[in-house]
Order: sequence, then structure tokens, then C-alpha cells
Amino acid sequence: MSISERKEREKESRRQEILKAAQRVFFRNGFEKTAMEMVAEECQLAKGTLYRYFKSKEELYVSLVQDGIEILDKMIVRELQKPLSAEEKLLAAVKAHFDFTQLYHEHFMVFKMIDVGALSGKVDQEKLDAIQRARATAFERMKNVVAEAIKRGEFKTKHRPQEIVMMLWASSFGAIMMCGEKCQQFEMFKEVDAEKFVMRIARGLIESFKTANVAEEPLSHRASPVRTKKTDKVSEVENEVNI
Amino acid sequence: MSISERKEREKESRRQEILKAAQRVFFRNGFEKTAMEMVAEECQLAKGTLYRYFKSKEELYVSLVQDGIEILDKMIVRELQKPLSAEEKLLAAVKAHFDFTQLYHEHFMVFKMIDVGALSGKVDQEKLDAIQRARATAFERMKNVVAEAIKRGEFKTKHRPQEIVMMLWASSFGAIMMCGEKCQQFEMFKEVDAEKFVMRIARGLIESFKTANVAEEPLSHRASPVRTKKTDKVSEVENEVNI
Amino acid sequence: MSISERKEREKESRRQEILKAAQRVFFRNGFEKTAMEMVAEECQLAKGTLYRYFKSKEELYVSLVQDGIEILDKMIVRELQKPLSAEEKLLAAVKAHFDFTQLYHEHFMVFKMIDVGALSGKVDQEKLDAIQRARATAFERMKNVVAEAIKRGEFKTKHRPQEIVMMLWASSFGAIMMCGEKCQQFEMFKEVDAEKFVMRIARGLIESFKTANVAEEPLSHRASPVRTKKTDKVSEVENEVNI
Amino acid sequence: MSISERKEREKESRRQEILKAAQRVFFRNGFEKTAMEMVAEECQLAKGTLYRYFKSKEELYVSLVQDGIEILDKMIVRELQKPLSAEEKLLAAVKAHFDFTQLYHEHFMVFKMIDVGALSGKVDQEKLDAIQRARATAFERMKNVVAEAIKRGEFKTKHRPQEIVMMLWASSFGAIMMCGEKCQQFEMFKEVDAEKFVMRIARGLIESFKTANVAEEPLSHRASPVRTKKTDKVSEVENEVNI
DNA sequence: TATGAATGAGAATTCATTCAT
DNA sequence: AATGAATGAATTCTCATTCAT
Repeated sequence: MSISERKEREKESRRQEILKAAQRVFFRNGFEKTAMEMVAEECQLAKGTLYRYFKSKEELYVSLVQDGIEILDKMIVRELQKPLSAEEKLLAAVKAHFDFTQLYHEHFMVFKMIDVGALSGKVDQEKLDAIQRARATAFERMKNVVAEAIKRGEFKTKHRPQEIVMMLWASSFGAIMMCGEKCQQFEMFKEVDAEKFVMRIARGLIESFKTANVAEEPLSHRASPVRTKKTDKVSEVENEVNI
Repeated sequence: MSISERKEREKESRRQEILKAAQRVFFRNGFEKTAMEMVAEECQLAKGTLYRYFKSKEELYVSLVQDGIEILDKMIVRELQKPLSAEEKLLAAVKAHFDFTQLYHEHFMVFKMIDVGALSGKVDQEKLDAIQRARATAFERMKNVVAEAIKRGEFKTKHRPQEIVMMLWASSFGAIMMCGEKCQQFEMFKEVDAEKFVMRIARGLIESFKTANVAEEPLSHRASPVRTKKTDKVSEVENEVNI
Repeated sequence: MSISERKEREKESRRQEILKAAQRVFFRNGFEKTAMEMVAEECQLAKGTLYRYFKSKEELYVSLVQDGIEILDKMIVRELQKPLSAEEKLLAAVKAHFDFTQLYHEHFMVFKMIDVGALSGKVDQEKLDAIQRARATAFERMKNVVAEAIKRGEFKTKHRPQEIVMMLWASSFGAIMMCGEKCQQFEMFKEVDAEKFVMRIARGLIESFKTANVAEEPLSHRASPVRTKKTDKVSEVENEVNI
Repeated sequence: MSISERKEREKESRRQEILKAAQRVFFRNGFEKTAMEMVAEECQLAKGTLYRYFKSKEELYVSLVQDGIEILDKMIVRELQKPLSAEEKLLAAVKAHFDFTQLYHEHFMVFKMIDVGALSGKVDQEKLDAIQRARATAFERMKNVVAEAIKRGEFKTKHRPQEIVMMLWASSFGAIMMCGEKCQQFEMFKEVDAEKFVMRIARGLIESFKTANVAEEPLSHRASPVRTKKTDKVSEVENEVNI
């Protein structure tokens, strides 16, 4: 067995090497601007070899994501298992999310591309669904933490636990994204300490769940879309704005 | 003069037509998957003609972004000019940001996708700078609103006005993005009313600027980077996580 | 109009040029061994240009066939319209078929590949069907000739007209193929005069339709397949044969 | 010796296994669309192993052909040895040819597809010569049968024995091919009983060798090629045809 | 002897950009 | 100014063959 075992392990380790290289290259250039040739060069292999391990460029890319999700999930779950208050747990989870993005910067880039929808159509929906499911796990745990906090009276919010987690997640995500190196939207974000920035937002938000200061209305049931004047004519837009 | 004037106006209007078409197509397909041919078809012009108005695909794309930013900027500034409290103004600004994304969905898509890094060299730096400047305007106005609020004691935060705005902006951005149709990350975001969701986050955050409940530490001067153990070896990562 | 007309004509003539070049190259090398690059070189165009006229290698190839069928069809129909006896008409049709294969050698190659099944799966079935239909026309006319000959007593055969034409066609086809330059099955075929060879077979066969010498049984309704001992084991085969 | 003998036998049997597998796969997909990997899988061996037995893909393919030819040859010769009239022998030979194509369908497929020209350089000339020689054997015997028939007055033809066999062979080949499952040329061939169809043609042709009804001119020495107007200009062709 | 990982030349196709008309 | 035919570099993916183990 040891012989086939060793081969198996070698094969896996080669797979990992490719993933590592792919990470670096995809990160530097983005999905579209990365050629398989570049990945091959990065890991000192021939182009064809990549296809022994991943059946297409997309598959390679998505594998990156799957690996990443598992890591993120573990990092968050680990925090949630610690004996802390709900607030502390949630903050720890946000911190884990943040740490993940810093430690595994490249993985985060890949997430972002998915979130931005840049991959839909390019990859088997099946595979994307699998990622969705994997991603939901950490989310589920956080929901439980919130549910208990509400039950215990630690949180006074009228929102459903799921909504609480969504708010936390969405704002952290935005914060992390804005502070990212590649995000060129605003120069000024370069000046802040990303971690503190993210955590401050989370704390602020959580505070609003503990007190009953903020007027809360139900968030679900997407009432009526604001988007009444859907238009794509630039000129009309201009007028509208100027009035 | 009237003859050259008319020509000028015609030229501009043709430019706008191209931009409109480009918007639609870039939105539908993303930057990479959009061929100039497609844009040409969409606006019933020949491919070659596009190059009379925009010197490259990238330039066309960036012009789209610039237009969008200007619109967004105007929408925000308009709100800030209204006679409201600081909190109300900020909420109105967030609302304007949200409305923009709904009204000018395509423009927002284009924003999200932009990776300015990939454009340098392909687009005049001048143009890129113009975008940065445009983006900064609304931001600046919001900063002023916050500065006054702090001065008046409406906000009790220790953070600098700029940081307040950044927090607001980042979390709104994250919220809007997560609720976007193309965002594949979590199904559950489809269930919420995007506007209420975004505004609830903003209100929660602003609340934390008004009270002094949240422990605040300086955000700026990225003290020491968290990212000490930068690594790209997936296997090591596993270990790290499991301990 | 003359301007767009001229352009139209130029476009068509360019298309024809490509077809001509493709014919030569596909003939020299066969479908699989022909690279688009080679076709491009042959007609002094860039690779990409080919794709303006034919959307894929297969499409280019099949277009060759379609053109060829039309020509063949015309050649045969022309013969059938002459005021001749049934026998003479059929012989003239066979001769036309033969002439076609000599004059448009390349086209014939393409037919052969279709007949051999080398294309199925590679080209839209729809397109192949269109070819079938086109091909059936000449056949239909020949059937009518035979039908009349039988009615008039010129032919004494008990077979249906369709079967007569099939026999004639099949044996001519085999003869033409065997005499083909590329057919390496037998050296000796190089020694005969292809035309005489083909015509001699046709005459012999037709003779057997005129006299009632040959025992004729119904050809239709594929009775029971001979293939009882289907096997693909080479070794068993050997044994079977040796006994 | 027994040990090296056993080895030898094992080696040969392994070779046969590979051939069997190759047959199946080449038949299913054709030469070009068959990857060595597929053959390897089919016979549960590693790709590299195939190269111990056949020095290239082409060589493997040609070996298949060679095997097939030998089988066909044996089948025909067996018939010719029976105590029958010349006509009966020839018909039996045609029947054997037909049976071969039904029994060893895959082999026949391989025959049909072979384009020996494409193989020169990739396969030992020696091997190609062996094939030519193998093919000639059955042919030679049939020639002898015909020669005797002519001498005995059973056949009244003026053609040389070789030509008679060629005619028989070519028309049978065409008939068999047209009735083949993969032949896309004409739907109608599906309706006939292939065996009866082939045999009817053969009988008709042989009949014309027995009587002196058909005007016979020498077939050999390809007098003057018909193909005088060799052209590859499609447009000229059109004109030619329409006149 | 058998394996199967690695190779790298090569093929089809796309598309931004140019330029003659 | 507008056109759209032509270009050819670039990209993804395949697969026959080799070779270290």
C-alpha cells in the first residue's frame, strides 16, 4: 500500500502546488487576464500538466474557491466555539473573516469575483451551488449564536437572527473590500488600519442590536421596488439629476 | 459658427449613443466577454466608428464609469443641500447611493467590476485621475456634514469625519452589493427588502456615532499589519487553522 | 445600389476563393490533417479572415460538399434530359457521375468522407440532412427514367426502379472509388482506364436488367441479418476462420 | 525454453488484447478521434505499455488492418477451394467478402477509413508492403478461377481475368459500403437486404461475362485521361455545367 | 516490464485594432 | 466621417510520445 499511498500523496501535493501558483497568478491578474500558460510558468510545469489536475481553467479557479471556503469556515467555527458572550462571539467571527481575507488574500479575491457575478455562466452551476452550501455553514452557526442572544435578552432587536447576521456580514464585507489593496475606488482607505476599521463597524452595528434605540421595521418581503424609473439612457439620466 | 456648433453637438450626441449602448452590453456580459463588435451592433454603427469616439475598448469602458460617478455624485450632493440634520443628511446620502444603484443598475455593475489596476497603460492617466477627483467630491461634502455635526455635538464620536463617512460608505456598499441580483453568495439576501436592509445598517451605524457607547480607538495609521504570517502554502494554512 | 452590389459580389467572390483553396488543401490532406492555417496560407489570407466567411472548419468543409452536390446534380439532370433510350440515359448519368469525380476530384473526396461516416457528429445533422435531400434529386430523376423503361418493356427486371438505380449507383461508386488516386487498396487499379472500367460495369449491370437471365428475388425487407456470430475477439476470429 | 516460450506467448496474447481493444475504439471513433489513452483504458493497460507493443498510433492502426486483411483473405480462399463452377466460386467469394464485413464489422470500418498515403513515414514501409502482398493473395486466386473459366469457355468475356475480378470487387465494395450503417449518403439503402443487394449486383455482372452481349473494349492502359479541364475554379464550373 | 506523470507542439477560434475605400 | 474587411497575436485545450521509477 505504501507505494500507491505515496503516489497518492505526491499527486495531492502536486495539486496543491498548482493551486498555490494559480492563487498567486489569478490574484495578480484576475481571472480573465490570467492565461493558463502563466499559471504553468508560475509552478514550473508544462501547460498540459495543469489539465491533468484540473479539467479547465474555470475548474482550477473554482477549486481555489472551494479550498478557501473550507478554511474560512473552519476559522469562523473555531471562534464561535469559544466560551464567550454572543457579542464577543460575533466580533470574533468578524475578526476571523477579516483575518482570513488578510492571510488568504488571494482566496478573498476569488470570493469577490463570485460575489460580483463575474463567474456565473462560466462554471457549472452545480459547482457554484456546492460553494453556496459550504458557505452557508458558518452563517448558520452565527445565526444560532444570535438566536440564543435574543432569547437570553442579550440582544434586544426585533429582527430575525438571520437578518442580524446578514447585516453584520454585509457591512464587514463592504469594509474589507474597500480596504483591499486592489480596490482603487478611494485613495483614503489606504490610510486606515483595516482591522480596526472593520471591527469598529461591527461593534457599532452590534451595539444597535443590544439597545433598542434604532427604529426597526421588518426587513423581509421586499416590498415594492424603488426602481420605478428604470432607464438606460444616459442623456435622460442627466436631466433627471439636474432638476 | 452654427455649422461647426451643430457638428460638435452631433458628435457629442453620437458619443452618448455609443455610451448608452456600451452600458447595456457591458452590463449584460462583463468587460472581458463584451466584444466591440457587440457594442457596434447595439448602437447600429460599424466597429471602426467606435474608434473615432473612443480610442480603445478600455477607454470606452472608463468613460462609462466616469459618467456614472458624475451622476452618483450629483444625486448625493443634491440630498446634502437639503435643510436637514446631519443624521438625516447622511441617511439621505446613503439612500441616494442606494437609489443610484437601482436606477442606474448598469452603471453600478460597471463600478463593481472595475479594476483600475488592469487599466493603467491602456487609458490616459489623466482620465483615471479625473475619476478619482470626481469620486472625491461627494465624499468631501459628506465629510463636511459630519464635521459640523461633531462640532455641534450632534455626533459624539472620537473618529475623524472622514472615517465616519468611510464607515458609512463601506457598509452601505457591502449591503447594496450583497443584495444585488447577480450576487451569488447567499440566497437569503434575496428575501430582504434591499432598501430597508441598507438603511437599517446605516441607521445602526450612525446611532453608534451619536452615543458614546462604543469603545473607539483611532483608526488611522495602519499600526502594525495583522498580516504577519503571509503564506500561500495551503497545507500550512490547514495546520494553522486546526490548532 | 451599384456600390453595395459590387461589395456583395466581391464578398461572394472572396468566399469562392476560400472554397477553392479549401478544396485543394482538404483534398491533399483530408479533413483532420488539414489545419485552418493551411487553408489560410493557400488562399493568402489570415486565419481570422476565414472565420468571417465560414463559422467553423466543419462549416467550411460542408459548404464544399453542398456546392459539389449542386454541380453533380446539374450534370446528371442535363444528361437525363437528352432524347435517349433509357439505357443510354442511365449510362450517360453514370458517365456524368464519373466525369464529376474526375473534374471535381476534391468534391468527390468530400463525398467519400461523408459516405464513410467520418463526419457524423462533427457537423449539424441539419446540414447533413440538407445534403441528403439535395443528393436525392438526381436519384429521383433516374428512378423516373427506369420506371418508364420498365413500363415500355425496355427493361424486363422484376426489381423496383429505385432498386435498379441503387444498384447502378452503388457499383459505379465502388468502381470510381477504387480507381481513385488516393485509394491504395490495390495497386492494380492504377493500370485501368477508370472511365472505361466504370462504364463497363454499368453496361454489364444494365444488360442484366434488360434480359431476364438473372434470377431475381425481392431485395427489400432486410430479412435476417447474417451477422449471427458477432464477436470482436481477434483470436476467436482466427480460429473460426481456420477450421 | 519453456520459460521464454511462455513469455513469448504471453507477449503475443497481450498484443492481441491490445488489438481487440483498439479495434473497438477505433471503430467507435475513427482514427483521428481516438486517443491512445482511450485504447489504453479499453484494455486496462497504461498508455506507456501500448508503446511497448506498437511503436506508434499509426502502427497500431495498420496492424489492425493487416489482421483484418488476413482474415478476409482466409475467408475468401476457403470458398475458392470448394468444388464449384467458376460462377459459383466467384459468387461465394463475394458472399465471403460480404460476410466478412458483417462478421468483422469493425475491421471493415477500419479498412474503409484507411488512407495509406497519410501513413507513409509514420509506419515501416515493410509493414505497408506486407499489407499489399496480403491483399493480393485472394485476388490472385480469384484471377486463377476466372482464367480457367475463360479457358473452359464458361466465360466469354474479352477482358483479362484480373479486370474481371476488379470489376466484381469494386462493385461489391460499393454495394457493401452503401448499405453500411454509417453511410449517410442515401436513406433508401436502409430498406434493402444488404446481402441480396450485393449478390444481385454480382450475379448481374457475372452474367455479362458469360454472355457476349455487352460490347467490350480493352480496359487497361489508361488511354488519355478524361480529366482534361482540370480546374478548381468553382465559378467556371458553374458555367460549364449550365451550357 | 509496466506505469502514468509530464511534456510541448499544435489546433481551433476570438477579437481589438487598423486602414483602404 | 463612416465603414467593415482583414489581420494576427493570444488563448484554451488536446494528445502522441517519452522517461524516470
